[in-house]
Amino acid sequence: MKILIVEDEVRLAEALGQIMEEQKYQVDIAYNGNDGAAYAMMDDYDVIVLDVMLPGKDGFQVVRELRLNRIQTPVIMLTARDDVQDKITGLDKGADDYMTKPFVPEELLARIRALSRRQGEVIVEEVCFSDLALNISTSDLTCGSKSIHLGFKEFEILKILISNSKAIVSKEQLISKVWGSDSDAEDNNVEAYISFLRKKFSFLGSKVTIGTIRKVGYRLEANND
Amino acid sequence: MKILIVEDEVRLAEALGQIMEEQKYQVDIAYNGNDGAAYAMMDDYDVIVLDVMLPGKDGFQVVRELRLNRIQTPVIMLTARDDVQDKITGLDKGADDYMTKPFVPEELLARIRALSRRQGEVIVEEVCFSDLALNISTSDLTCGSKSIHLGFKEFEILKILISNSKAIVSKEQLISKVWGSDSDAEDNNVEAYISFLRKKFSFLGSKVTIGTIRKVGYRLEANND
DNA sequence: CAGAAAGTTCATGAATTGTTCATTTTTTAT
DNA sequence: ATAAAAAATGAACAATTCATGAACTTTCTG
Repeated sequence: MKILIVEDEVRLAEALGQIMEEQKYQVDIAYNGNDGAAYAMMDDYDVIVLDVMLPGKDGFQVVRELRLNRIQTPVIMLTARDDVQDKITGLDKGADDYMTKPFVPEELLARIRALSRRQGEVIVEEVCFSDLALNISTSDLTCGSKSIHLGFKEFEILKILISNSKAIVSKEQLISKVWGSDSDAEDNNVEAYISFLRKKFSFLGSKVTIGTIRKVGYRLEANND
Repeated sequence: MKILIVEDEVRLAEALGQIMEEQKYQVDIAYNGNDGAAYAMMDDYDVIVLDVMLPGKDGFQVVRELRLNRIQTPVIMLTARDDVQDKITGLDKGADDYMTKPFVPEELLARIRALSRRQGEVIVEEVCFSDLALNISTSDLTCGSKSIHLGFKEFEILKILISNSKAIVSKEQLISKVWGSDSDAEDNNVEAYISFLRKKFSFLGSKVTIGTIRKVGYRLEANND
């Protein structure tokens, strides 16, 4: 997920950039309209966050230029003016969404998600533990350059282990969360999947292991050699 | 999302239950501390809402009991007393959040959401005596830099000895709590485990010993040399 | 419908934990 | 001091708990 921020207020631009990087988005920043347009044409972004009032070309001009060059990247316009006319102008010229400043970053993130979803693109959201990254949308588990797909049960179990990585998760908990609280799955089912996961960890060459605490449960461990 | 409400005021309990069911939460209600603890141990809840003043065990006792039994479900304590000391006590004993009555239901819902989001943060619950620390979740016993794992029976026995460290614990008590009140285990079983524990204490280099009071029972002792 | 992927079950073996018993040690009463 | 009772302990044995490969079933997908 690659995002371009075009915003001349350096503070705001960098703050937004940081917030997005925390969401594992890849971020570029341009500080004026000309650079913004140039970046947008050179690279293929998933979303562009575009201020209206900019030195050089203003936001409207930038959008117009992009659309004229058949660049259909979704654009979210930012403006300080709480002006309906602006909004209409922006949308007419090809912007996809619109936010008035000031705003809470979460709202911007939500709109970015919404826009990129509309594109049919999937946001790559990952859950990590040590050298492992579990892709929430594809269920792929990655370690370094290797990657392997996890089945649904494997995925659910690993997700639970990661999100409780400091605690010990009992087989009962896993059964009730993965198979359903009224399931009659047996402990051996969990054991089988733990075994599958271990095999995949070692295939990936990860330093993560699944520790067994007898009569209690399992826990992820990062082994530093 | 499964929630347990432990509250003796029937009106309040049922009102809360209804509000939560409107949020599509699955709700169980217990009207006293003993039932509350029992429910919490039988089922796997996402959050427990626990009144402090309860018939039977009070809220603090319930939390403590849960934590000693490796149940780490987040707990929100309710109290009528707007007393800072209560709050400190509650949080010390393993509660995760705290509300003073009266409150608006929305706030409780917000806190429930916050707590259930805050997964993975885990109370590393330890029970200590002198230079020994017994990790409740892993059953590991630590003294200084050394650590050793305890089997289930060893763990249970030591836990009881530590939490009754001022009293003398009889073999009968240990048998009924560790083996079950209707068990036919013999005194020698207890003796065997006491022996194992002593061996482990000395392996760890602890200054704690298990004192024998002939015909009465055992007691932990911290020997200062 | 065929083939693949995911999920389940079973059987076996390994590792840990639990139990028992015989023997030794310690304590207490005489 | 000695015998009897109680407790401690080592070692053999039993039971439980896990790990895992393999066979089998179900579910998906084209």
